[in-house]
Amino acid sequence: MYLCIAGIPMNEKQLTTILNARSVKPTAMRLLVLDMLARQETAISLSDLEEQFDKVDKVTLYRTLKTFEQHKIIHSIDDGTGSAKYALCSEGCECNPGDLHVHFHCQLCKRTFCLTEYTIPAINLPHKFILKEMNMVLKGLCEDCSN
Amino acid sequence: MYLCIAGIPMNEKQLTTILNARSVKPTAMRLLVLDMLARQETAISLSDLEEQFDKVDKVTLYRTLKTFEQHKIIHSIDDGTGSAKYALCSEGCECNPGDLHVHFHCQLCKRTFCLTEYTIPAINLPHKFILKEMNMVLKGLCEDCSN
DNA sequence: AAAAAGTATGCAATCGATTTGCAAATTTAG
DNA sequence: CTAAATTTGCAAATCGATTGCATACTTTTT
Repeated sequence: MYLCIAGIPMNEKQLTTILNARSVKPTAMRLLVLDMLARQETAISLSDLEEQFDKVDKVTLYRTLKTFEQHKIIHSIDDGTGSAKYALCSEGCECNPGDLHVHFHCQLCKRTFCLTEYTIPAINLPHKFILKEMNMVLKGLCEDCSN
Repeated sequence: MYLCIAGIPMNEKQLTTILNARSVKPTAMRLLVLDMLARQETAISLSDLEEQFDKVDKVTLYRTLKTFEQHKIIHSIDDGTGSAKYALCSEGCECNPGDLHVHFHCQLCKRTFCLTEYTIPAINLPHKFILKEMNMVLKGLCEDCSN
């Protein structure tokens, strides 16, 4: 319930629609990558993604993710582990500060969750500090690991 | 006012006291590094620190920072730039979630500020999620760069 | 339909931050 | 003072992110 749009496999038509809506040409490679992203329950890294394919070039995956990110198909999450994680944006997301949500990284199973329902609380910055972006990551144990 | 204890040069006695209080042996190298850290107005990276010395071994600095961090003399900040920043902890800091504050990274001058007065707002996590640590970084323009 | 132009992909290689191994130097303990 | 433990310095490995360039694929134009 509190996750990003994730773990929801889509058919080719749906995938193509998403790419078209964001003006990204639906190549075979991109459809494959988008399909894989849609199947994820949690945000994944480039290396995680690579492992889920039999044989793909990591740089191609890297560039595909970059393209997706630039076109707001996915957002990247810096969970502090040293490797960026990626997750699908919700429809119409513009990745503005208001669209941002909290992320949770489980220190045991190493998964990173998008807590979509949890928006980042506003902070009144000191005078003359101008806010453009923000990142809030909580760490600890997830529901599956807290027993 | 809202910064970490920073930009406050200390004498050797004070520096030694800090190290002793945290059970870190006050070697010459460590006193030099701690002294340099106390002079900083903002959090700095390993490379920043290296540049401020005429000639030091980066790995030694790295290990010194690690030791300081383990003993809670400094805290590390992941501001999302790819290089960790470090800043002195306040006296008695235990780096618990309650001690944590917000950090601000200026996208123009690249400095990272400890907003000590700004504690991270509490988030009620979903059931069974256990919070251990958190990180909140705001990005934008600092007071000197917002004109 | 063929040529030209633009875009995407694959592979090699680089880059920067971090981390480890090991020997030499320094400090502490007996 | 000597032995043991700790710290320091230098070389090298690791790892994620990124670039260069040649090849393959698409789209456009003639």
